[in-house]
Amino acid sequence: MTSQAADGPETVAASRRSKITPEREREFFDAVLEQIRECGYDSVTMDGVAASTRCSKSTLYRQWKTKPQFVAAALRANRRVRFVGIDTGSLAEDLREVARAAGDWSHKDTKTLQALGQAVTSDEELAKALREALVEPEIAALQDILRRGVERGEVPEGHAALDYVPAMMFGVLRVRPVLTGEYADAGYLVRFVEAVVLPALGLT
Amino acid sequence: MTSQAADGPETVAASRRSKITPEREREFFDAVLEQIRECGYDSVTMDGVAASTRCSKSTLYRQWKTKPQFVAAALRANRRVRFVGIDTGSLAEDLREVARAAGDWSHKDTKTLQALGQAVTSDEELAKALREALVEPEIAALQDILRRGVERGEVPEGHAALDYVPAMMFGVLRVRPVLTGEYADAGYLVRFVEAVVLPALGLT
DNA sequence: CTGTACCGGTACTCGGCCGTATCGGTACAG
DNA sequence: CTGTACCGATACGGCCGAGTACCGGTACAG
Repeated sequence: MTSQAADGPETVAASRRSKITPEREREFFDAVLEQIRECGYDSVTMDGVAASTRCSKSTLYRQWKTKPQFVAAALRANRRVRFVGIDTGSLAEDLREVARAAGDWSHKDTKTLQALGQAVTSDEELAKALREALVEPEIAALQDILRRGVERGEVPEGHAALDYVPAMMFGVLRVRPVLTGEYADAGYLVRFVEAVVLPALGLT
Repeated sequence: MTSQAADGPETVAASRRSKITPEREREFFDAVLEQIRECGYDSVTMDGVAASTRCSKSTLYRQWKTKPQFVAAALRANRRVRFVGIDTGSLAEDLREVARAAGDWSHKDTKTLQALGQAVTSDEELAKALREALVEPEIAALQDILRRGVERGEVPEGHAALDYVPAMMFGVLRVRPVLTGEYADAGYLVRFVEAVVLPALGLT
């Protein structure tokens, strides 16, 4: 048990039924999401994804029955907790940190939401996957941050502006490209927090 | 040049080449925009529009060369000034009035933006028409209202929150359906103005 | 009354994409 | 070495929508 524990580069994959490794699956998911951000849901074709990943359309259809199910699976695999570890002990600083973090990946998520916002009206599973991947985790994390601020007494419980903070943040994030053509970066969002969110919460 | 200007009810149509009256044209535009809001840009077909207006596809293609040009024409015809006549003399009341007005037609415009937000990436003319019809007039009207408030001295010129008011308002408007599934109504928007916008502007 | 020009309807071509079927290659089991 | 099962490639069927062509009806001009 000392010399035979070979955790080298060639990991043993003998137990897998499908020959698609998780890494390979990840390539499929990344490719389809990237193409969706690029051209929109309707313009993305299974042929295109297969070609760009140098796999066969058969391979995709062996794993996922339809295109929306494939995209939904990609969204679920992409789901992860946002704003994780943001807990500075100060609500104002937490919100600035959220703004900085959001500025980093806002391009991708905003594009994805924009591109899929239309498709979800015709596929409930896709809509659920989209909400669970890109909406609910972020809202929940933001509300956790606000809740901790209230518990520390920085903002009075039931403050009128509390309910609107998530909508404000994500609203500004999503609508910026429509208004100016540019995506919201960290600097813009931090200034927004300072100029609007903090004053509205009474944090000067 | 004095008596021959016949502006009676039966307007002389001798000079019109097409037999499509402006009212009829309006029916086409209303139909296509309604179907776009309903099913999305890609799902709308020229056959569908022709059928729902009981005209022929040939008639549509005689007037407009392609589908995106047809939709762009519909958007341009739908362009009108928003928030017109809102000038109560008080910035706070003006903003509440904007919120009330926006609550009325926000459903339609939000749906239109959502449905076309994807299509505009592949057609520049469509993108321009969309901006000029649904974005720029509203932003300009809102900025006029803010400017008048500044000129009256209600808000100091260069106040940090001023730049973010349009993005906030339209952001909340557009993002509400994504977060909760409901469209923002007048009550929600007025409460948002009171809880966030006015405090951020220092209007208590 | 006659001609013209547009409208509505329909049939058609063309291209694209979803999803399926088939076939050769190949990695691994025994 | 042989069999099995999956992968990649390709071809195919079916469907649908953009845009075109044609044809009969009809309103209006002269």
